[in-house]
Amino acid sequence: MAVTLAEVAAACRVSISTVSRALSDPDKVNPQTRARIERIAQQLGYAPSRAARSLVSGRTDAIGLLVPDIANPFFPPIMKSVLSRARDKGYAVLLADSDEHAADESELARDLGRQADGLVIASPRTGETELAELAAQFPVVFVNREVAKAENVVIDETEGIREAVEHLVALGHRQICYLAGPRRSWSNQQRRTALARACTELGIELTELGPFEPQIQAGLRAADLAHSGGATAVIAYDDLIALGMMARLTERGMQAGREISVIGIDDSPMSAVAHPMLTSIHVPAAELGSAAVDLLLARLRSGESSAPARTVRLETRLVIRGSTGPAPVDRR
Amino acid sequence: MAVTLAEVAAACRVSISTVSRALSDPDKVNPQTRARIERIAQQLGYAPSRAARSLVSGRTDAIGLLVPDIANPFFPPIMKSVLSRARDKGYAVLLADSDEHAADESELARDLGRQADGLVIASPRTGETELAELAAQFPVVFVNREVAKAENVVIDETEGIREAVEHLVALGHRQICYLAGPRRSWSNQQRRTALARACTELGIELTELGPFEPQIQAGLRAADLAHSGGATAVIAYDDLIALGMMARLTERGMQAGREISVIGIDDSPMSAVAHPMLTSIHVPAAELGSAAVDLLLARLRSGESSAPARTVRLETRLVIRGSTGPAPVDRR
DNA sequence: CGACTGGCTGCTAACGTTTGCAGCAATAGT
DNA sequence: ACTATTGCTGCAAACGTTAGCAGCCAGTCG
Repeated sequence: MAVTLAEVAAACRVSISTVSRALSDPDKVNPQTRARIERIAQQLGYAPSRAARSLVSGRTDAIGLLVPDIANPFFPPIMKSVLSRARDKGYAVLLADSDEHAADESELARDLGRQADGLVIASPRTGETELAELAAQFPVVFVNREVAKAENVVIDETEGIREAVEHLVALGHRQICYLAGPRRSWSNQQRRTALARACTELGIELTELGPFEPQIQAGLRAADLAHSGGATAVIAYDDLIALGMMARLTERGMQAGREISVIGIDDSPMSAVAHPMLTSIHVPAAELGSAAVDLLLARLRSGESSAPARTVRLETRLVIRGSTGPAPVDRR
Repeated sequence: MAVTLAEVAAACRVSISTVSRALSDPDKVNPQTRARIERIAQQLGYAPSRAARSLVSGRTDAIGLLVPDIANPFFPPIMKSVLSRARDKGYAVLLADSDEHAADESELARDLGRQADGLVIASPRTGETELAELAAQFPVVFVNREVAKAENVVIDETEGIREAVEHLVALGHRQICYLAGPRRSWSNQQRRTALARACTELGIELTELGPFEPQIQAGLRAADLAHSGGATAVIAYDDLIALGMMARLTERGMQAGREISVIGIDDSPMSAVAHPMLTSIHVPAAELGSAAVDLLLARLRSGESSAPARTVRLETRLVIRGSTGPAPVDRR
């Protein structure tokens, strides 16, 4: 079906090797014949067989991308930048979605790893040792997660969270409620401790509700809990929970930024649909993705080993919109 | 690095072919030796080389998935079902995102097609002839788009749209405004004509605004246009436009379901974040994806040709929530 | 004028599988 | 007791590519 090197060679009346060289190592072949070969290959519609090439080179020119939930709006921007960066570098992308099911992730990753040169893994929930095993087996870059002795691209929330707390303090809030994410989630732990630190430093009280799944539904539940608990300001584990919370508040006749101030984390594009628009801690999603790909490809080029396991740390900042406002006097 | 058939064979003191058969065609080998081989292969951690297998079989056990925009919440549910169905059937998924850039789609698809056994393509904008060429070159199933002589999985909006119009009529609306999607979008055309038909049949007036990009931003713009145009009820090309419109209405102190009734199409999960929740025409996203995979794999099994190019048509229905309400008396 | 160099090309092995064919026991059939 | 048959195993070719090695011709230098 597909046209092979042999057919091109026959049409050009040269050997297979010459055609191969003409197309993949042009300097080694006479300019004239090279031109002829290129022309004929072109008009015969020759395309090298990936499989054959893989077999001899040992590479697949593909990377695997594993995310916990495509439907979580946090991920698509990351995926998009992974896709475009990979494509720029000549790599295809194999996708897998673990459906927030940590138990399957290891197996999914292993399957992916078998068909790709390396992996980009966003896995908030899986255990550190399990991930370390993966990293020992394949070239892996972890996104939004720091695994010891592996390459990571992580978000440093401290600055954004500090700004958020300062912002709330400036608005007169004296107590902040954290709507926690999944207990085993790495970034939940990060955010939690960053928040705790910021709060003690600024001398205000921190409470916590949850854990909540990173889904809108959970946010609805969180809203009622937070309200009945008398909170005046909440910082949610992520935008989904924050958005769900706002939706529920509105439904109950309240408004974020008045009765309760709400801050999300991720600054996903969805924050614009809410009213008022969601104050959120912006994370540079596109950079997350492209940095991960760059790190991975560098690793691949550097011959698999030696490289001293870097961690890239990306800054966050607070984006103030309408969902935060002065602390209400009556409820303080 | 990786362990090969040859190494397993050596360890078992049998020939390579026997190992190969023991693992992929178990009936043809003595149960005892088979057991031994399986055990040893297992403990050596043998995994067949995809590349070598591909080379001889001509298959890659992967399918390509091309979508116009991962960040559009319409697609993730479809992608999820494609992923899980493909995985169930033993196929990996290669992903590409055209960024709503129709011009690149053909090339992206061709690249994908070269590395996969078949393609699932969601391409609203690209020209019919271009897609037909693709379908002639690779096994392709189109999602949410009907291409002649090719396999398609499409949404039949007529029922859902008819229900939507009836719903609005029942609420006293006498005029409906359609917030059009991209002019060249296939589903926009479908929705437009289905709407026109429903409106004439039910004897109410139809106007149109747009075109709008399927993005929240466009919805904000649409809101102001629709409001100043005096519309009492709009049906948007998709949920994103509808949600953007609602956000803008709220911002301007109005509420969907009172001053203006808003209906979206897609019923994406995001409809729950809006207040009031968005009345929308539900499309069975999961079925779209799995049907596409099933169709594609059937096609692959059936030996590439002969099969009489089916089109699977999925029904839609209206899901009524809070964004639709009685027509306001003062503005009718 | 002979040897050497260097540019170009072809032969061949190798990558790891699958698979048709042949060999070879042991069993069954006559 | 001899052939047919069956059940299992091994050999070798093939898939399409890359790359090391050797060969060849022309040109250059001594």
